[in-house]
Amino acid sequence: MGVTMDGTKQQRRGNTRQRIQDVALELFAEQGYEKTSLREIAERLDVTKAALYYHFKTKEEIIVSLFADLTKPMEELIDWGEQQPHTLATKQEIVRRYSQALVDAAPLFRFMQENQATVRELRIGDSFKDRMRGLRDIFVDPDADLVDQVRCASAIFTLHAGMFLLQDLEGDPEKKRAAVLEVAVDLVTQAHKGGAGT
Amino acid sequence: MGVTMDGTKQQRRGNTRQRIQDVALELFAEQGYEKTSLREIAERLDVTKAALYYHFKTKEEIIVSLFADLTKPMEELIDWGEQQPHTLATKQEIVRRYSQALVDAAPLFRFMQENQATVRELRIGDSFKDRMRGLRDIFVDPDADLVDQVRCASAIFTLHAGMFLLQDLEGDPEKKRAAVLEVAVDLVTQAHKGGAGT
Amino acid sequence: MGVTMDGTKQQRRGNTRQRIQDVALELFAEQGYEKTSLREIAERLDVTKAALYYHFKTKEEIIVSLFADLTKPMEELIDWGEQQPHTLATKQEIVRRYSQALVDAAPLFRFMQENQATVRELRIGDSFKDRMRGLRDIFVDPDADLVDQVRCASAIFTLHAGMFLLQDLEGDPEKKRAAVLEVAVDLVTQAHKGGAGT
Amino acid sequence: MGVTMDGTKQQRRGNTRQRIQDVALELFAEQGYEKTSLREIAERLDVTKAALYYHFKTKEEIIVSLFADLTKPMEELIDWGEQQPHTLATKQEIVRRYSQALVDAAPLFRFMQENQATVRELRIGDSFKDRMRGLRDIFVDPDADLVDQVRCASAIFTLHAGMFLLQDLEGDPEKKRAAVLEVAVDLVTQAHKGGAGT
DNA sequence: GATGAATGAGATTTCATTCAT
DNA sequence: GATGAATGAAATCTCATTCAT
Repeated sequence: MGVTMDGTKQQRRGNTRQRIQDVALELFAEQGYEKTSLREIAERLDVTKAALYYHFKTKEEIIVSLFADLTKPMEELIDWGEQQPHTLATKQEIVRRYSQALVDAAPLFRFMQENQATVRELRIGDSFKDRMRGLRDIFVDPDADLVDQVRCASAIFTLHAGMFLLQDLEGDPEKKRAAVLEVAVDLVTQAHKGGAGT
Repeated sequence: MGVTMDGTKQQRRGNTRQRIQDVALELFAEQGYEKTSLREIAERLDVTKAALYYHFKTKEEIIVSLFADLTKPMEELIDWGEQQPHTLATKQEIVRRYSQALVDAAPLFRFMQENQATVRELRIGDSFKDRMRGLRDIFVDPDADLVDQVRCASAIFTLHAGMFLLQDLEGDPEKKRAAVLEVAVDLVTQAHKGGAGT
Repeated sequence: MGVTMDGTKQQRRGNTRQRIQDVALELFAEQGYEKTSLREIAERLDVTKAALYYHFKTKEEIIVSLFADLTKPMEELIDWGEQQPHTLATKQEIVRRYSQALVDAAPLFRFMQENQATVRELRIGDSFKDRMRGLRDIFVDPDADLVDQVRCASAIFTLHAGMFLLQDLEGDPEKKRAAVLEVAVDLVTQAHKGGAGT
Repeated sequence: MGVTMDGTKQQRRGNTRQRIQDVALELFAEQGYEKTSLREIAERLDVTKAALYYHFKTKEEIIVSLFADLTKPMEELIDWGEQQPHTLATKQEIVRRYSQALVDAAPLFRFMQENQATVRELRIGDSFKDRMRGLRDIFVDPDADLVDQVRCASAIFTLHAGMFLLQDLEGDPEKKRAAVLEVAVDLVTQAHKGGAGT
């Protein structure tokens, strides 16, 4: 369609790229990457498939671009964290900020969480692993007790999982987020108290 | 002609059915369900695609059968748990046994963890949700502090995530499993001590 | 369609592969390889595109298989020639036999002649080059006069070109072939007489 | 705005048109016409596809224009030849001059030689055939012996083929060209001596 | 218990072309 | 003289599935 007859869809000019990203992420998160066809994305946007290829060279490039755009704040946070001393205070601060960054990029992370097999095959898999390794190196002290190492790893994981861990649970989302954050901070703090957990 | 009529003794002879399941699970876990084609499975087994259709009516039936077969122990555990009083001791026992059941069915859970988007679309999604809900209802006391609720949920989650959470970490797998178990038991125990967590 | 209603097209069973090759070669020769789509081939055979892919893994495999099948006699001739002494008599004999082999595989060679750019990109390009090099090494004596070397190369070339060189010329095809053969034999013979040609 | 109205001075300024032709011919010769996309041409020139359409109405027009520009000397040669008496001397002279014209337009002819299937479908096919017919009518005497007719045709063909016939052969290109020319002149001369070749 | 042959639907991708700016 | 955005058509290829044997 898209015939200029009524002027209803002319105001989107120059933002097609953005709109593709938005719709794509929505569908990828909902149905998975493989199950989402470019036809579907194009139809929702009322453009042709070829239009998608004008903006992105391949299907993979769409998800890669989403990843790059949405994880920039985290990348910056990790870069920052690497330059700070790895004290408990730093870690707590990172947990807090990371929690917020996760919320901001929630749909992307929901997608990644739920499509790990796919992510692994795509190029973003490696970028993500690098990022996670950076985070782990800040949090996990390799000389610490193994249980405490797990605590720290679990803290990060709880944050990641938190978003959708609580979907079934009733209650105010903001409160749930706060609860998740508290558990994560707790885990990090306990780990720092020195393995007294056992 | 050895056609199964009652379902009790598939393994009897002509173990092709079993071999299909094995290879399928391996590939599904590795590459994802959508990315794994029946052609690939057939080729690995050195049979034709049509042979798969002799044993399973559809592709989905393969994964459904795997799920049914491999989660039976958990189903039984949850059934058992539902009939026990929901005391701390019961929960700790379930955590321990569940941890073992997870290890036994690790590849399936790795698959499910990494292909949630796919799982959701398939029939096993619902069966799994039912199972998880059963588990949650045993663990999570809806009247407890929200933070403690998160602790309990996080305990189960830590178990599930544990398997691959620690893949990067060096160390004896048995010890790592023990560490994961300890963190999970800890979380459940803390939750029971009454929200004073920190 | 192919619906079994009348029984008119059931007698082709087991020869689909051959029929694909036949139609493909016809169309490749007529329109070129790139311009011939699998849709076109399938439609002519009244099967689906997917049926082609049952018999050949890729479009390229169709042409590769044609090449392999149709040039086998030549390959054998060259193998034979390599084991003979490279005398004038041998060369004349090869020219004669090669001429016949070319006639037998005429459509393929017409295709190759007219689609060299394509052939170069495909795997058959190299096989063909190897074959031609074998032939040249039999015919062309590297120590001979350059003009005589060209004569020998031109002999082979005249054979190859002969088929369609004379399409415009009127006259009995058999006679034309004989004339081409004579010119080729002539060139080879002159070359052997020792460059006195001019 | 410098738009060509008469066609005489394309090279004047804003030489994009020329550059398009150059790159296009290079790619057409290398990969074939069908395999060469306008995107590829545009990318090499660092302009957009749309820019090509400013200079040429269609893809075909690019090759048509190349043909027209590069074969003009031959056209003139043939026109000249038609007005001369068809003596041996004339023919030898034409062979010599034609040989030079071929060298000047080598890439185009390499392209045409190697993409005959494509050329046949395009408009240039007919123009070329007309030109070749003109040449043949000068060279081939329809009343002569068939073998001599083939000799004359083969002479022209040897010239055409010569360019790439000798690519594999080592040696000074200039010498190779001379050798090709000698064989061609030879063939024409023999034909005129009256079938004595046999 | 399995194969050989085929299908229908649909996927990703590419291309020549257009047109307003 | 050229670009940015888009399109319609088509291409190659893959997949789950069917069915007669």
